[in-house]
Amino acid sequence: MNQFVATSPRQRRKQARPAELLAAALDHFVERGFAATKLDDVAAQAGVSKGTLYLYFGSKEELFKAVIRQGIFPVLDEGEAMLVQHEGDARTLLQGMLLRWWELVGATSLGGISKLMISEAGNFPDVAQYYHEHVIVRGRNLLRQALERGIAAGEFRAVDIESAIDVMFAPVIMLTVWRYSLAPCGCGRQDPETYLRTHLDLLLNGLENKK
Amino acid sequence: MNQFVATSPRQRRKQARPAELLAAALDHFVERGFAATKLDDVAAQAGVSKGTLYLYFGSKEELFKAVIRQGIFPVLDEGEAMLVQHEGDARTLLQGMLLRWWELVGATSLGGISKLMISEAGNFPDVAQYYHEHVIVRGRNLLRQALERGIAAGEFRAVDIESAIDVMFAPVIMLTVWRYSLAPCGCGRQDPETYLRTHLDLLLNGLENKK
DNA sequence: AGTAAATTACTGACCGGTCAGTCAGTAATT
DNA sequence: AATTACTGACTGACCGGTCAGTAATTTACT
Repeated sequence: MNQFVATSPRQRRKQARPAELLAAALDHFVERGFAATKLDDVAAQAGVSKGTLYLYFGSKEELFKAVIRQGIFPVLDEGEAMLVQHEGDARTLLQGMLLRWWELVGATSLGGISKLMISEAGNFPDVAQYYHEHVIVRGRNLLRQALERGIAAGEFRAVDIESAIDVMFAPVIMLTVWRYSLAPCGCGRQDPETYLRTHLDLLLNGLENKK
Repeated sequence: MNQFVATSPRQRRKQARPAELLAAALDHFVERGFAATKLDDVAAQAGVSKGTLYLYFGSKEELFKAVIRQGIFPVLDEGEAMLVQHEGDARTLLQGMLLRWWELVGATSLGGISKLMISEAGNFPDVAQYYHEHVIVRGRNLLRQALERGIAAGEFRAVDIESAIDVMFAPVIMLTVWRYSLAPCGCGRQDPETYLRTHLDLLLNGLENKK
């Protein structure tokens, strides 16, 4: 009946393959970039041969797009749910959103996708376009609403909203990107918690509407 | 007499080659990344054949390192000179340093080097190490001194200095990185001036030691 | 001055390794 | 016997790197 219940080991594997391949692909893409990633390696890490990979994804580029898509969508869904159900001051909302993003994306291997897009956007204009429309625009909407709520309530100063969105998200993105670029080469820095605390401290003080 | 005075077209070309090749290489590396850049294309853009490129640079990786080195050093020299000769409040100094960096690096093709390092650090640990030691450490020193000056004078609050350095530089880096990743794909944003103004406004308000 | 030899700057055809993508074949399951 | 899931050897394109050769220029010599 249920197409998702496996009736044999073979079927069970088949169901698991795409997710396993995507996970392996994310690892390699994030670590080495698109061009330097070998599909033989990705397949091997997922426990299959390269031929099998091509049963599930039509090309390297298709695989790349699938990684981007499936990685980031669930996070935005949760973010939007969070915004709706929040009650209380905008200050707490903003802080909660940034911290939650760090938990869900920045601190996990999903954070690698940010670095991946920055690195490869030039080589994949259509993926970049897609990412912009479905990820960045949606993400910025979340922050915009939090900001507007604070300004409307007189809690925040009337800063330029569009640029403020980018300005306040930049440090979080940079922290994430750092983990996947220079940090692994022994160029480490102090812990993310201190960094985030300082960022929020500066940001909320900077936004505060002084009496 | 002067070894740099060309006495024939042929010699004149030879003197100009390395710089021309480096400029072409910067363009391609920044646009496409290291792996996707073809030396045939770089050579062609510089008006020579690939063989000639190999007369001046031993390998693709050597070329890459040379691009990084020669691009970024002069900027730091100027930054340090600026710090020494500044008089007045830390607020103005900090603002001046960030704006000057934007003028010299962010807004020029040198900005591409930031994106390049983020993208390729994982594939070139030794270049990343080199960049960290000679560029990032030096750059952070500039900002640290400006911050410390402000805190010592009671102008700024006593934030955590090391993380504040990164936090306040992140938006400028992100603005630069943006230009070389998603922006060219029609995913543009409002003008850099507004962005920088908002950043400085939020930052200096956030740092301000309130009475 | 004229010219032959030596040097310099550069070319582009070529080689060899790598890797995305293919497909005939195998083994498990129905 | 038929179908499904998978394999891995193979191909062909691509590109970093090489090098024998060419053309421009300088030097050396008469």
